[in-house]
Amino acid sequence: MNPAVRFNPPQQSRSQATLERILDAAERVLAQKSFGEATLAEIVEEAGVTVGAFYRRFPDKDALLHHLDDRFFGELYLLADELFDVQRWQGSAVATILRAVTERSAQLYGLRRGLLRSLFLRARTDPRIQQNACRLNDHYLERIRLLLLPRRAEFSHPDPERAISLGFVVMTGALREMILFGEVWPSRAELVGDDLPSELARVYLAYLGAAPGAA
Amino acid sequence: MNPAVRFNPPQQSRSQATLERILDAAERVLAQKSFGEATLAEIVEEAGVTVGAFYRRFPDKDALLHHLDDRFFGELYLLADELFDVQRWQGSAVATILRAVTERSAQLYGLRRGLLRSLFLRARTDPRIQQNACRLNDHYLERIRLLLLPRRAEFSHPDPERAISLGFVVMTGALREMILFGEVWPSRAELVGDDLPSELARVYLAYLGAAPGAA
DNA sequence: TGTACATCAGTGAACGCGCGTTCACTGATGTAC
DNA sequence: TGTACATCAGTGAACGCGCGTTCACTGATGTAC
Repeated sequence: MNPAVRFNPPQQSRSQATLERILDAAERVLAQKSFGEATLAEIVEEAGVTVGAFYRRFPDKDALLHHLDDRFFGELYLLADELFDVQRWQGSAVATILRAVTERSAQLYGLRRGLLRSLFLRARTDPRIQQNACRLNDHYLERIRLLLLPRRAEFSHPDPERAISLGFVVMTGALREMILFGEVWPSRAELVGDDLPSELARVYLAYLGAAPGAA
Repeated sequence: MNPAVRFNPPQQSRSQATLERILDAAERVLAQKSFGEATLAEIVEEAGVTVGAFYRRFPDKDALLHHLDDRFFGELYLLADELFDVQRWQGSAVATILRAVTERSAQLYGLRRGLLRSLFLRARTDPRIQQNACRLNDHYLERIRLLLLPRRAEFSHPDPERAISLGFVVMTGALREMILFGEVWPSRAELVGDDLPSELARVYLAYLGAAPGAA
């Protein structure tokens, strides 16, 4: 079955517009609370429509999150292609690459915090979201391996391939910990600081055992 | 108000026993699902008692998790004192210390996976659990700073204090990512491997810019 | 270019299910004499 | 060491609230002639 069942808006000006209003409203609500906490009534009110309008587009509540999931993950695949493009980084130092990766990731996590939180929390329960996430992570791991493995000579870690993968997981975990779920860390502001990306790049680089690059 | 309101079991042999059966049953159920997903009926059946017995001990469902929270966090404070004891590590290399820290943490995360997951997920919503977690993290950060800061001369990171703190957060994030919520990572087994703790110690050490120590 | 008709979009009150919580009751354990 | 009484432990059917979902209806948009 497809993302959101039923998706041919003929009287576009109306139905397409309300659909987008619902999606935007949902993302706005998810900035404040998780998908489980958010009620349909709430989302629908934020969108300025009624429940009936919602059920004309989606078979049930879950389908809404799945729709946001598909849409967002689509963007993330594109980001991967852009970020790990072998051509783009021809001749660049590993430090430069990783700096760009952490920078962009941190930015993304900050901008889409609510949605990411909700998707992450639901991934434990919802097999479909989990599978999507798993595939996406696989894609990222493959791409970053493809990009960094040819430079393995620069790394002093005994198992460069594993270090590349594990380092990526560590970086991702740190971003989640600090940006998505940072409420549990005291004096978070100082911890994160304004140079979190460069520190995370430093972690990654140091773990690989590569030259730190310019400050 | 206190952890679980009402807590004087006079006919101990009975009430104390059922209390423990409820707590154990809860932890067992939480190994499979989150606290929100788990129903009271389920927990109570697993414990072999009825709802009424539950409400004789606890004012509401949340109080159960708070009770588990307090009990568990008590253990974690003790662990911190043991793990970061300045006396214990007198004359030890930083590599040795961090190795012990990651080893013990990974072990703990594995053993209490269900409870940790549930507490972590609830911390976003429940102010009390969040505050407990925040204080605990603060305690850990203080203790590890106390232990490592005197050895700052061994670190090449320009800001050793921040590196100690951030490194700890990164390590914790990695553990959550891989042990608590690892379902989203493909071929998790290979990623984690049987030497995750030593790899995490390597990450931490490398970030601090300290000598890697013996393999 | 109106008019009749079919189809889609959206409304909102009502339904119903799941699950936390209550409460009148029975049974067990301890205490007084 | 029984007996009477008070208190605590535990039962489980019934309640009720929140929230996702339905459905009979109105209104809007497009199509045929």
